Amino acid sequence: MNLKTFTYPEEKKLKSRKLIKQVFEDGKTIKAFPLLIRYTEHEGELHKVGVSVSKRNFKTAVDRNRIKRQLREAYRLHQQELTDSGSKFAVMLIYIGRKKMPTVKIQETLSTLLKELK
RNA sequence: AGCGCAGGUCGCCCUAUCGCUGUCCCGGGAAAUCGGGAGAGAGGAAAGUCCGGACACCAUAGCACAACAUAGCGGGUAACGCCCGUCGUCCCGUCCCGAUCCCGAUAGCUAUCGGGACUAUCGGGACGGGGAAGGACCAGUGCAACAGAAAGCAAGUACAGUUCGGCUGUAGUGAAAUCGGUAAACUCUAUGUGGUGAAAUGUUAUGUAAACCAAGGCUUGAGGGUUGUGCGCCCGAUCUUGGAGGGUAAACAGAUUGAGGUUUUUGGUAACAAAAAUCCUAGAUAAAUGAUAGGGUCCCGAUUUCGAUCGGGAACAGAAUCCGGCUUACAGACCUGCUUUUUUU
RNA sequence: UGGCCUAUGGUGUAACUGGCAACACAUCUGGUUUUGGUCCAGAAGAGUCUAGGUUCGAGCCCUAGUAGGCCAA
Repeated sequence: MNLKTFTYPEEKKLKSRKLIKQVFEDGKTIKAFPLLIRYTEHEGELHKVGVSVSKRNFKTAVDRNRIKRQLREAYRLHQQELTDSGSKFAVMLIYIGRKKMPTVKIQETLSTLLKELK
């Protein structure tokens, strides 16, 4: 088993303002509480993934950072479930819950969502 | 030893596996970069953005007005609205004394003396523990509900005194009643503040990009130069309107070595300053500093054979140019000083 | 990162230079009507976002906070 598939370096992050705008304007949506995923195809070499947590639901920066880190970690461990399909995606993971969740649960829901994604 | 008050210090730890962001070293490669290793990686408030600076640009920064801030006195500081010391005032706290209270005695029907109680109220004093504000209503303007004769160019009740004068005192209303009160009312005095804000600013790369086309405007001055107004100063066609229209949300510097930390000595009541030695301690940018497992520590609840077992939880909170403060949030632990209570000597 | 504004009954707004917090809608009760609405009469509901301070007295003035909103890019 190749350990390299568990990395999440700079190149796999969704950072281009243009691409993000595209994802939100004409991307598709799937959701399973407490996550919502917007995604679209793009012409890069790699999948691009970003995370987002609303300030309205979590007031302190500590809570928001914690959830963003949980989301990144979950994607890092389950990203190979996305690599099977041919085309590359730009994906935004959005946390829509109002309460904090244990990491295991977030990983499970993300895993099922990633398998649905086409 | 316990309780309380004040001040200060710290603010979860260890191991393993898998990741993230810089730095350094080794090897491969022409280079982009790839592989391996070492070491570093949030706070006391990083927060609120309430003050003061550094730094950059705008006339190397000007004048007047306006506006804003501060306010005993002395000191500290780069500076401050911050800190230290000190003065008088007020409030709270602690202690003491006297009166009101109770008991007894003596004279006598109200006083004196002695003792008790320490709860409440009132008056006075001491301690210096804690807190608060601290220029000027003899410059001018304004304000004062209800009550009261009257709330400030005046008017004037009752009683008493009287040098017989609308002179003095007392009463009555009220927070305040005749050299009054009020400036966290305007204002005056003294002192200080130029504006903007790292998304400042500079360099590089790509691009035709302060670009291109049309009309207007021309040194007799349009327009601009980051201030609320006026003046002054500087630039001098860089302007205005319309049309068409490419691209980027880039990299580096600013930017992490600084009014820096620690220890010692000296000066000073102290804040703090000086000298010597020693240390290097985040630098991200859709924004790193984490996740999981196990163990420990502490707290809460239940059970209990009082040894422990089980379950739950880990305060407030996340750097964004950098410093000095202030304010606000905060589980728990430790240290120092003082008051008081109990035990022992 | 920097700057600015607002908060008053359930809702929307008033309150002059500091002096008994007012109005409309909504709510409740009664009347009118066969009933409902309309209409008429009456009642209840706040102590002004929170905590301090100045003052005889604070919605208003000062200080600190909380919540919400807006602007610059």
